[in-house]
Amino acid sequence: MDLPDKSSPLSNPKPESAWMADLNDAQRLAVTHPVGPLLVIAGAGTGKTKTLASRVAWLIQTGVSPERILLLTFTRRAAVEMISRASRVIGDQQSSRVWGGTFHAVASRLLRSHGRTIGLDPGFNVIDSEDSADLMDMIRIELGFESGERRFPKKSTLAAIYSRVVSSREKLGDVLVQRFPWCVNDQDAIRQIFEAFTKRKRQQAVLDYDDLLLYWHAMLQVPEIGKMISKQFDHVLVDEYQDTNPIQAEIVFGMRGEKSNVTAVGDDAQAIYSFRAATVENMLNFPKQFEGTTLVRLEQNYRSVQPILTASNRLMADAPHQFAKNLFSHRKSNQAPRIITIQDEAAQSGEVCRRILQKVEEGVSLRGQAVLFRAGFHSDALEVELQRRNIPFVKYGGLKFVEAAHVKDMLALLKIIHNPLDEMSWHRVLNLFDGIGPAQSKRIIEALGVRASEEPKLLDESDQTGEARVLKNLRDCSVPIPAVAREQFAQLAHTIIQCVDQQPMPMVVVERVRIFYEPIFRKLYENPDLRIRDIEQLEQIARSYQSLESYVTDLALDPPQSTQDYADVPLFDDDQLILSTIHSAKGCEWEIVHVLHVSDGCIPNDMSCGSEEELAEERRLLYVAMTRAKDELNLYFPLRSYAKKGGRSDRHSYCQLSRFLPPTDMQLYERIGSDVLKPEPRVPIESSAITVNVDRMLGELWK
DNA sequence: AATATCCGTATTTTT
DNA sequence: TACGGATATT
Repeated sequence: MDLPDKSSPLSNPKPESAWMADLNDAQRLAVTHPVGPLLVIAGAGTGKTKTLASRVAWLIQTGVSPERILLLTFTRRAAVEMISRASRVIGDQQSSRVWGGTFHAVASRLLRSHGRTIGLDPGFNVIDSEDSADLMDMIRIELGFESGERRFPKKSTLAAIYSRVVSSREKLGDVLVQRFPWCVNDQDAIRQIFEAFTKRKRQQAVLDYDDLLLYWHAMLQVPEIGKMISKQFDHVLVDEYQDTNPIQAEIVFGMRGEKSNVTAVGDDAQAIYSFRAATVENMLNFPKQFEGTTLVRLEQNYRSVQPILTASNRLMADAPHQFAKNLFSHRKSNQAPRIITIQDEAAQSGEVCRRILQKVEEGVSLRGQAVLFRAGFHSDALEVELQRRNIPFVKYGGLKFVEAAHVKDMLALLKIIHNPLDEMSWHRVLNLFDGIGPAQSKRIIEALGVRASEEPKLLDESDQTGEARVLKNLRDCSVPIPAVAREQFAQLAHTIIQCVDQQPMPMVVVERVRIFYEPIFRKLYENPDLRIRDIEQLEQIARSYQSLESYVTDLALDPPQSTQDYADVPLFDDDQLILSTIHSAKGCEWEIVHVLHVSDGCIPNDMSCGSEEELAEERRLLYVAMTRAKDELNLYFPLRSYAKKGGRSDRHSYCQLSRFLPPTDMQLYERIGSDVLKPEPRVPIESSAITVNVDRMLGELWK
């Protein structure tokens, strides 16, 4: 599929190895760029992964040692893929020594080894956004900012503001004015909460996602430390640069080293993470920020057939385009992308299944097809239909494995063993016991000494007191526990102490924790037998880890993307259809792509029509979805959609085709199905057999 | 005074 | 489904 471009003369360095003949001129320029900053504008499907992987291989072949290469990617999957691809190119395993991973994963690695230099306990726990918001809320209550009559921002809002401030590097005041105008009056309170919040996290040795970047950034700001860390690397490569936020850009800048050997790769047309404060400005400013930047454009698309590309280009033509691109493909096809109109969501599910099975008949595997959608729940109806028809599938994005309550319980238990100062984990765990609610748990946490020290913990070697204090209190059972929970609590204390003292392998720790947790779990949840599988999976995952620290960190930073990522039983049928949110589909490609709910309200999403900026991003989202397709693209448009799930019975609304597909563009598509709305079939009430039966049953009751 | 329980409601995207 | 809010129960 990746045809070498033979059309242009060799103006580049000559291929030094056979594998380099596989690259086109632009790709080769990027791969063999010798020294200094490099910005690669890589349109969709132009071989971005191949180029980055080849560059890693080329660097290693020209003598750069792998462990001095830092490869920052958007997901762990992307890092793994690029590194293994580089290995294949050079034919040995050297590249596995490359430092690859997400910004957050690399941050945690660097902070574990250098964090002490800025007073951070290297044994910190990483907490997820939910725990972070809960902690924020607790502090809000402690400080007495009640959400009672004086309407105060909710915890999720507070967390969002904090995250925005950290990631965008803007002042609190500016963020409030621009993004949260209804909270402007509470600025002073918010500042107090943030200060306490930061301090508390430091005391407990916990870092949230934003802190990982914040502390990495902070280390780089200290000249000696920054120098020491950046000197560790000769080359920094960053993937998906359009989706980095200002703090990440500053981190990259701080890591650049003496020669500014920074390679950034991205596509401004695929920027879809502005809700996380990502900004294309990073890409636009790159040449200004890094003096002497070489710019390379990859414009030949190897993925999609021309009709799909034409439609996608058309979609973006109306959007303000900062980096001009002209994507073209040599792959011909007579099939235009389809817009398939159906009556409602049920019809959509049926139609998607029918078309998928038809393609399977023609020899396309299920794995070669994907169904994409804007929001996780958009596939609910389809999932039911797939199950009914016995079509196996995996779903990416949406609700994740680690977000399930019982998995979070297990993780909280494990995190206490790793870091007994983690207050939020204690809260979660203590609330599991009978007779212990928020108030009791707060008292117990205080009695345990989880947060006795008032001054921030500035560590040096001798400072083990916090952790030792808690463990001692656990050993002595010197904590007042309500009688109903006493026995169970003793059991918990025993499990924790045993694991801390003996430091067994993660697998053993998880097993012991499960043995403790299982009876609680069985009492707490409705269908334990179904949920127990998730807990078995946790044990399974632990098998491949050497330390509890890396296990809990990885689960926080790279949670399994789908429930089946770590499936222990090899699936009987390993050919599975892919369901994915558009966000999670980034960087992927399939022979055939089905996009659900291409209607106004879904794409663009109703919640994102507030500003031109947001709308532009929704447009790019559709662009990303469409450009995932290699051979065939089907866009589904249900005429009728139910207003609210679980809302009053059959309330529904009539949809319009997405505004991004205007009538003027329709010649680029094949339209299937009628736009005419059929009247809903009505069951005449009088003649309904059910009604008659109900009346008779009721009649029986009165007798 | 604290915990347990029930009900209505509102659900984007993710490290 | 999961949360907040209100009420019932210990």
